[in-house]
Amino acid sequence: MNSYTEENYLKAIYSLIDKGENVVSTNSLATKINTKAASVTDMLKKLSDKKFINYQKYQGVTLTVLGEQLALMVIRKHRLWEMFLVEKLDFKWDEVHDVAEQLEHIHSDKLIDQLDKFLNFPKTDPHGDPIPDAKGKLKVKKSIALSKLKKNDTCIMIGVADHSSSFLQFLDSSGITLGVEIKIKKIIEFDASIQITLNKQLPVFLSHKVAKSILVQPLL
Amino acid sequence: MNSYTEENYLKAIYSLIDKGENVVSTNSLATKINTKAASVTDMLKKLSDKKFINYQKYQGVTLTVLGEQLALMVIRKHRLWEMFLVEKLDFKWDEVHDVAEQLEHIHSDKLIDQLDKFLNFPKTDPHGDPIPDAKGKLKVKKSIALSKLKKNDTCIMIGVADHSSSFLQFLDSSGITLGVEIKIKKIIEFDASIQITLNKQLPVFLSHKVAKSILVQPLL
DNA sequence: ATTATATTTTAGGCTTACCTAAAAATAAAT
DNA sequence: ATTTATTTTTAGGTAAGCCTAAAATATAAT
Repeated sequence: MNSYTEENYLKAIYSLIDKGENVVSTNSLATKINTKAASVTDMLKKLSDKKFINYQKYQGVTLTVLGEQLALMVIRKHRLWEMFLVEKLDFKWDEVHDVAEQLEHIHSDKLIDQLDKFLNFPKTDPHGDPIPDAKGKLKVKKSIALSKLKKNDTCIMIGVADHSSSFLQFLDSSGITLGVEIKIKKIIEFDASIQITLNKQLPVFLSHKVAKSILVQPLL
Repeated sequence: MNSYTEENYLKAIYSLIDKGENVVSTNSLATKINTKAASVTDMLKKLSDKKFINYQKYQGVTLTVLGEQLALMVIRKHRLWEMFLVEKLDFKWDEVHDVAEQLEHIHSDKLIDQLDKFLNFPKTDPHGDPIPDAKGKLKVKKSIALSKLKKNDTCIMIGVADHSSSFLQFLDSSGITLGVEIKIKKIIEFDASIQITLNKQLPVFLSHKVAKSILVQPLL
């Protein structure tokens, strides 16, 4: 059995690779996990012994097939629990993270498969992130940042690139939720801020910083 | 915050006191928790420092009000999760224990209160054991062992004194579930085994050992 | 190419929760 | 009342996962 801590390292490595690093450095892991580089090195040796990562001194790490599979199972659990919290226990999307961080480490195949079924096999979590299936297969919907669109483009909001509660709360208060149709009405060249409408109605102004963290699927 | 391990010690002490010990000995705790007496002594010092237990060397322990409160919260979580597993995820009553042992240590007040609400504030868990409320108040239904009844007595099955899967599975296969009406048809003096009917119909034979572990509420 | 800077690893320590073996205290038996 | 047996505690050690400080390696800058 793998410890709570090992699972968190695997998940962190997965996430850093997912965010674009082709090899994960000791330091970026240390930052991500909130520990010191020396502690990371200790753990990397252990994970390497267990064949969860490819690791050579000073060269950074990648996940082995086995390690990736484990990471995906933790992510599956995390996202299913988030879905449970929002759908069944009335949590808001900015409140689920900390609890899901704990729940993702509960060990029981039956538990997670039944939970999946109970939730009706959701494809994504409350933030629009895809949920790996029982075999660890993950269907990534392709999306682009809202900030990349041109004037008069329309799109559907399908996810976020920033999961902080403050950002999520801001989106809530602006009426920007998964599934709304967004149309770009105006782009201010000066600061790249934009003016949009939600569902062909409500006009909203967004800074470039915000627009970069809203993921959408263009229409047509 | 209290560790997983501390919570398990408190729960174990509570349970041993509940089962009749007015003071819990180091050895009985060691047996219960599956560790060695020396390890227990270590932990007792820590729990005592934290004011969770009353402890004097060689004199055994009891819970302080604070310690009992914490124990009750863990028990509340355990039993609510068991209820969730059975009611929502189709677990059987003999399958829930191990998973609930993990889930009971998730820290989140909102989580547990919402879960309670989601389950409609259940009074008992799937084995008939009472669930402490949000304040830690516990309503104990008084019950007696089926083995104490006389011929022709009738009663309602409301709990078990043995939580092992093998016993629970046996009850299942015999049709003995929470809420069935049991009538004592015959008591065999020789070995104290009994013959009963379930819901005025199905006749069943039970050994004394089994009858001792079935908790009931006499009718009239 | 060498020096300076940044990153990573090693070395040695700490805490939690466990262990065994030996000592101390309590309880039981004569 | 002593001796014997049992229980409990102390003493000293281990593994996991963290730490700081120093050494080794890699990267960047002249």
